[in-house]
Amino acid sequence: MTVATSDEGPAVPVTIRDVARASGVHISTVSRTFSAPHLVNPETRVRVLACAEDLGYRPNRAARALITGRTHNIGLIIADIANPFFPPLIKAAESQARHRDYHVFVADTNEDPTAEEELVHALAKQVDGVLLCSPRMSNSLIEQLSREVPLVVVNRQVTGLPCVLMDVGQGARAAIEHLIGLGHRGIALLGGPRSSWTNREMRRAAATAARSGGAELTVLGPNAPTETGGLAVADQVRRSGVTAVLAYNDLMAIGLIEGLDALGVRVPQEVSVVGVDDIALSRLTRPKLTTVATPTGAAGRTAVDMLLQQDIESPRGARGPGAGTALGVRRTTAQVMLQTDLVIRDSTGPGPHARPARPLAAPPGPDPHCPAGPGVPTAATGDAVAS
Amino acid sequence: MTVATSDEGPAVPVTIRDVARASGVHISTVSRTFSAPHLVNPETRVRVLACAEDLGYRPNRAARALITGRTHNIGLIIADIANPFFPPLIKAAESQARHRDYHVFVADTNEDPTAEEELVHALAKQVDGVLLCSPRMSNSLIEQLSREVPLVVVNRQVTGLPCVLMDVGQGARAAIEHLIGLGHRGIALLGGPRSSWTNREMRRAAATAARSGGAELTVLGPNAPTETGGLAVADQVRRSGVTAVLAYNDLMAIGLIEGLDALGVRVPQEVSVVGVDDIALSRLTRPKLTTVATPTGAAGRTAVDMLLQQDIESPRGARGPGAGTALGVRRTTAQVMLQTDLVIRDSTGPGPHARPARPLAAPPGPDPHCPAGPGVPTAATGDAVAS
DNA sequence: GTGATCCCTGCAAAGGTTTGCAGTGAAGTA
DNA sequence: TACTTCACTGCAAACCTTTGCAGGGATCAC
Repeated sequence: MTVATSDEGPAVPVTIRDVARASGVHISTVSRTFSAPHLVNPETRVRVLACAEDLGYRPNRAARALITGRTHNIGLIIADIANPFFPPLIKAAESQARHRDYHVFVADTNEDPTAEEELVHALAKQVDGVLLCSPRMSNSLIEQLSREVPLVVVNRQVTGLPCVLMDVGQGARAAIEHLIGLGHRGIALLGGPRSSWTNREMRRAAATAARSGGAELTVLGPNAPTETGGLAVADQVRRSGVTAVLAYNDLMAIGLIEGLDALGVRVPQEVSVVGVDDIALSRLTRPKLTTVATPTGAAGRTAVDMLLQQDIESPRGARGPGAGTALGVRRTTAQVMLQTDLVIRDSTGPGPHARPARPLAAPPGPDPHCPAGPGVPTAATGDAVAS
Repeated sequence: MTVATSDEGPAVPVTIRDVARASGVHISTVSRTFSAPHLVNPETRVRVLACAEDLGYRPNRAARALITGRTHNIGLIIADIANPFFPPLIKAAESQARHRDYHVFVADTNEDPTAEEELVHALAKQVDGVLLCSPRMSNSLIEQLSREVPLVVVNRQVTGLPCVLMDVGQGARAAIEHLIGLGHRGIALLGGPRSSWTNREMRRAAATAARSGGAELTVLGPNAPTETGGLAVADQVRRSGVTAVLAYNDLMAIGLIEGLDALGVRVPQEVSVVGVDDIALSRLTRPKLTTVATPTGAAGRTAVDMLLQQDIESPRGARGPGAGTALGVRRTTAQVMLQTDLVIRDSTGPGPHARPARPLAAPPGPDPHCPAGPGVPTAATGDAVAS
């Protein structure tokens, strides 16, 4: 009673039943051959495997998901896949997931909070958990959605939820201190999206660092976190009279440099620019970008680990007796903060208050502190941090 | 007999049955309310919808997929998500798919043919079709895999399968003619991955164009299609003595420029460089890159359309009576070729055989403005092609 | 009043897999 | 020999939804 098909067309779906018939065992034995091999006689096992191989059998994940309640998929919601900040994170997450026999479902929201919410809903039933990267929606909405599907949040702090954070506060501080050490006193911060946690953190840290370093911080923004966003504020930056700029991210910094160039303002001779992220591109533009390196790969891996760990504790869809007790208790709510690193390249240079080069600190000018050497507090590694 | 859970934990999965009970109808009516609303009384419908909304019901796609044989997902297999060429394609595909109520499952193969095959297998049962972008595996393997799941191939020609191609042959020709028009006679082609269709097409077209233009073409490669790949051949390019280079893609071109710079070779004064793709980055490097713009967004949209069209013809998993007749016949095998466009920017300049400046002839020097550019065979649009 | 038509709804099977339980036969123990 | 243990396998329910079929009223025409 097999359906007549030529070799040309799409293969007739071969099910566990076909394998069972071919190898002369019950379907449950075939099932066990795949999901609990130790329970089946080695002899039977090889025969079943041979038949399965022969027929080209592959388990139907939808059916499996239906009964186990676990899809072995995870969702990855990204603010903007075209932002080079994300691909390394995605790659790392995918690779980590693959090691655990999970697949990753990537979706892009175009920085749109509504699309984010919609995507979480849509994904909820076909994944075991969702990684929310740089979300733009409100904390309360995130909390609410987390009741629908296990969530791990990246680049956002949400109390009660597992989060992977990058210490951009520390990074911004290091950047500001670096600029102050170079003699800059008027510094601008190019803000990113209003609803970005990173944006708020940077702003706070930069303000503190500027104040304690005796510099004045001008906040410009919010801006789109893209080259265009940076390009658009170039004129504003020039008119503001600042001599140094810390941008929300590398793309914006690069766009700004481009825009300043068009206005005849040279970087770093007239204005110093620092970015954040250390995307590959930042090594390729002229001048090469000084930037705060963020450990994107590590973030992706960590996020997957946290999600899977949480998942294992409480299998979804569990309803049988006893499920109620395990349900809703063991939520991992760990928050991981990853280090950032200031990488000094060519887009920052001495400011108007730079002291002339001198071997040992003899504090001249209006800047009587800074004991030993330039006030660069952070290790300026030559490359991005690894893990 | 409801499981006791606090409001805190993950929500108890609410099924069609719960909605049925709450609204006092049979589950089939609830089902129809969602999948065939016109079949149910408006009054009933609103009541059911209200209950569903109230309980937070969302259809279980796994169960639906099990019976309909359609997951409403499509897979998107990408050679390297970190290559800026792909994100616009992904975005376009996602958006197009979303309009048709499909989700996109993105996976990255790291340019590894084995990973590609594995991913197709893994995806086969949980998507309705797969988009294979710039595959690195063999044609015969692709054909074989296409029997397992509907496939649309992008950037590769496979007879018998629907393909979306970009006319890189035309692009390479235009680039070579542009270089010859500038007075270059020794031109290098930086090859990409050996198994790349694009690579072969470019090579063939470039060779023909060079021959008929009286230039000599040196092929260097294969190389990795990345900045690193370009960086690594810089020395080879210098020693080869050519004055112009056509690179496999923009990343490689940018890496090459970087490498030449490090060797003290100036672009475009000493060597002209042309890339392919017109990634956003190519507008931001110095010098701005002359490149062959490829319509990536259009490719993504077209590919999704072709896949869905093919899908609609033959629902997968169909087994009932009559399925055999419809199965395996109506495979769309259309092949779409999309236009490319040469975009002239600052990385190409006059070669050693350039004619001296003349009022109405070829403009020499880095002077970019010329109304009706002679010597420039292709329309030099200022921006990427739209659609 | 009878029959036909139509709209709406319920019934039940089906889809592919997992898994608790029970059954089988062989080996080991007393 | 009788009993226990053990390894393996079969049985059947369950997961959640869709869908062909049939039933139940109501409406309408004759």
